Amino acid sequence: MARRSDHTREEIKTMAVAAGQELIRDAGYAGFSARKVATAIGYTVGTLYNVFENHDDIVLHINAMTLEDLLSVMERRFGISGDANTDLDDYEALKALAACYIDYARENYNCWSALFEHNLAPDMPLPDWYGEKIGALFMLIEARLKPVVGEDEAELRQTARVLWASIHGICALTLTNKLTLVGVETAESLTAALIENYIAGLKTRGAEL
Amino acid sequence: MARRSDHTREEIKTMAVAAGQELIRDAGYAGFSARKVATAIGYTVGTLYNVFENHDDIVLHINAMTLEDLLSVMERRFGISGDANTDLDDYEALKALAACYIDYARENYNCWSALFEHNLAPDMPLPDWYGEKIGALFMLIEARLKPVVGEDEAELRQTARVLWASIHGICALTLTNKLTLVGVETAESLTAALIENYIAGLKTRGAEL
DNA sequence: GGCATAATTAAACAGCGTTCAATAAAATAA
DNA sequence: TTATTTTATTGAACGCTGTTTAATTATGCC
Repeated sequence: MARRSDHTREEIKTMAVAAGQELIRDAGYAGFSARKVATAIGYTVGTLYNVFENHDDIVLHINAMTLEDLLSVMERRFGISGDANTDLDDYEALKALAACYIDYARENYNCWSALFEHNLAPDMPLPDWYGEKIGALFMLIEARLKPVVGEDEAELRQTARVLWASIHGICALTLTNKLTLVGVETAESLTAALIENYIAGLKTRGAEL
Repeated sequence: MARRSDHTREEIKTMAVAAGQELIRDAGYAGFSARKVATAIGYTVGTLYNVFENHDDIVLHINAMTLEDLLSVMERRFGISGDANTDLDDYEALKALAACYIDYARENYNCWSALFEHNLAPDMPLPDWYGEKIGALFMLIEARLKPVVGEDEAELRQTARVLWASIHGICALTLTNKLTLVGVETAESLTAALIENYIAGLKTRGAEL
């Protein structure tokens, strides 16, 4: 058996999350189990329950890692020093942002899908450290929206959330075949239409005030 | 035991779906199991597998029933003879439509949530009869969008899908606490903002062409 | 009545999340 | 160094899951 000091609690956590993410990547959220994770890292399931609270806790940490990965991919392209900062107008930048998300969801379908297939009981709020990972993603959008919306904090917040949730909705329903698309419709073309009209509306209504 | 001719196959199917929906309503998708359904209708799990293909098949039929219920609720308010047809302008009608969906999701959280917690394997397409239930929902939106978009079939299709998916995205992320909302932000206020800007954009851009 | 057909069941299988007593190893005290 | 306390790890158990299958039971037909 694994000896007591082979790994610290933190090391086991890290190993488990990495193995769990690989498992989900290969077999989907449905193919994931604590026992498989334990076997993959050379421990038994009891050790996992010594280190994690329960099944939800494990999945939450795996999903958080996926969120971090998504964030790092998007930051590379759209962060402060990203290469999409200079030459794109507002529309194109936001469309590229949406396309980047859709791309990630497609390329990492199982991990991305686990983000939403797993839900805590309705009365159990998401832990704060998890919410912060989500918040970090919104900052990217808000930065991109500032030229359009202006500096108003509350409006920026709201606009980013509306836009992002909408993009996600299109992505989610498209990839799970729940939009009954036909012909040339794709997640990208739909988000492009969303952004064009939504931003046009923002500018028009902003000008009216 | 239940005798052979107590119920036809079709009756058992109906009973199972009803019992399954009740189960999901009370205990959530995670609390659902074929054995519990079988017990609830006075049969054993083997009989269920005689009548349904597998677990996915059962859930799909339960979810289809939820879609039908959602459709009937929305048709009562927004269908051809619904009472929201006369006195509302385009914006208000669409906002009410979104609010109706959000309401349904909140009031029937477990059933609504099961619609998206359950996913077939990525290579298994949704059966046609299921897609048709979704399509019926879109017709409602398209009818509401016609005054704004015009008669162009393709544009109507696309606009309805963009708008609906966006509303769903806002609803889904809000109800699962993944939007990190603060203060006065609600699913309703966000969808209202979406619709106002999106429709304003549609009108502006429509006028420009 | 007897026979074929099909519905229903009980039991089995491997796997699941979760718990817990027993054990082994490390840390500490003597 | 040895004895004792602490704790990491295990294996086995519990009741549950989806799914399959052989045996049983009820029906329709001749």
